[in-house]
Amino acid sequence: MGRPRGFDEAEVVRSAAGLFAGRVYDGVSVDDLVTHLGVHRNSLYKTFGSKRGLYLAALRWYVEHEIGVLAASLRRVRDFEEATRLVSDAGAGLDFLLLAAAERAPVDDEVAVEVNRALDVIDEAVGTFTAVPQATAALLGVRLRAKAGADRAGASPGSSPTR
Amino acid sequence: MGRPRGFDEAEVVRSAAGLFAGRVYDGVSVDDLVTHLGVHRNSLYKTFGSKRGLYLAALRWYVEHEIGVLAASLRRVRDFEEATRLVSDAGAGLDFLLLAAAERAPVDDEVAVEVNRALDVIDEAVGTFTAVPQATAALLGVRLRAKAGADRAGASPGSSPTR
DNA sequence: ATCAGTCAAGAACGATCGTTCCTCAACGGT
DNA sequence: ACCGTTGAGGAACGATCGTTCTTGACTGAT
Repeated sequence: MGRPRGFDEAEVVRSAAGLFAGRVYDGVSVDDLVTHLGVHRNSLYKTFGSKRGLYLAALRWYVEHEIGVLAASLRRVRDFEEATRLVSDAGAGLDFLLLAAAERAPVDDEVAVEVNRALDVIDEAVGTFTAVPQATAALLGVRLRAKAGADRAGASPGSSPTR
Repeated sequence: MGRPRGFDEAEVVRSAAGLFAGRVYDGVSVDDLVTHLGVHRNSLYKTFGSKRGLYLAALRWYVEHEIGVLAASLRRVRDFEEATRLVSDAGAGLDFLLLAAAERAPVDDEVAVEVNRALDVIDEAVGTFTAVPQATAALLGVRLRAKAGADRAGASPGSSPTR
């Protein structure tokens, strides 16, 4: 009954994770989501309730499906140098989501819960040299984000925004 | 000539750095600045030109005055464990500014410049075990921000914001 | 004492945000 | 073939954002 939806919900969540990983939460507008995800405004609110709902869905999907993979790799790592290289090589785009989520955690309890879940998984994975993996993940954020201003190709040509 | 200003510009910049370290750039409204800094809207725009002008002033002050101190301490550090403890003990509030700035760097060239300046200073300071200090700094951001949701005492009682 | 120049206080503006509403087209079950 | 339900499309709303403007009080140099 009714017209079938023209998008795959799981794929939308995954794409949303990519978008939210690239900018801060407030930096992604609903118009951005509608444009880049191919889902219409109405369907977005019907399916996820709100922008925050979609964000939480994306974050939870990320923590559930990606952090585990990262943790498994980290389990086989021996020193800091190697851990750094590992996280660096892993999907450079998506792993920013943890950093971006951490930035939002202070003002959103449910986000804080997910971030802590991710940190717990990573902690459990690396055991002995505790602080390293979060550090590497976060380090990559700072490093790569810092030089992203130059790279960002066709996205936004000019910078130094007025806003 | 004219009424003397009722605030100390340097102190305002320093306080602003503290505010911008606590939340993302977009998370700090001009009303917040006016309220917490004791500077009136008009004076703020007269002195700093814009919200972004004040932010850049605060970020530059931070990079110029605080990163050097941090780098000097890191110069005397021997291993990762010690570096982590060091950055952890250092002014827990202000050091978030680098992480927050990194988050903004992709969309603001001048911010990216300052972040890279800071990273260069830190790189130069630690020399041999390169990646460590940025990692520790960033690590603290993720860790502490994640649990900040619980701590944040009188600020915002409820969370899970509608916005 | 006067006056130019700044600060203080707050109203007001346009833009943009997240969200809702309305209308029409597209499909599945009977 | 028809009807009920859902998605697509887009206009519209209230709130909030950064910024500007208006008005009046205060101060230091002439």
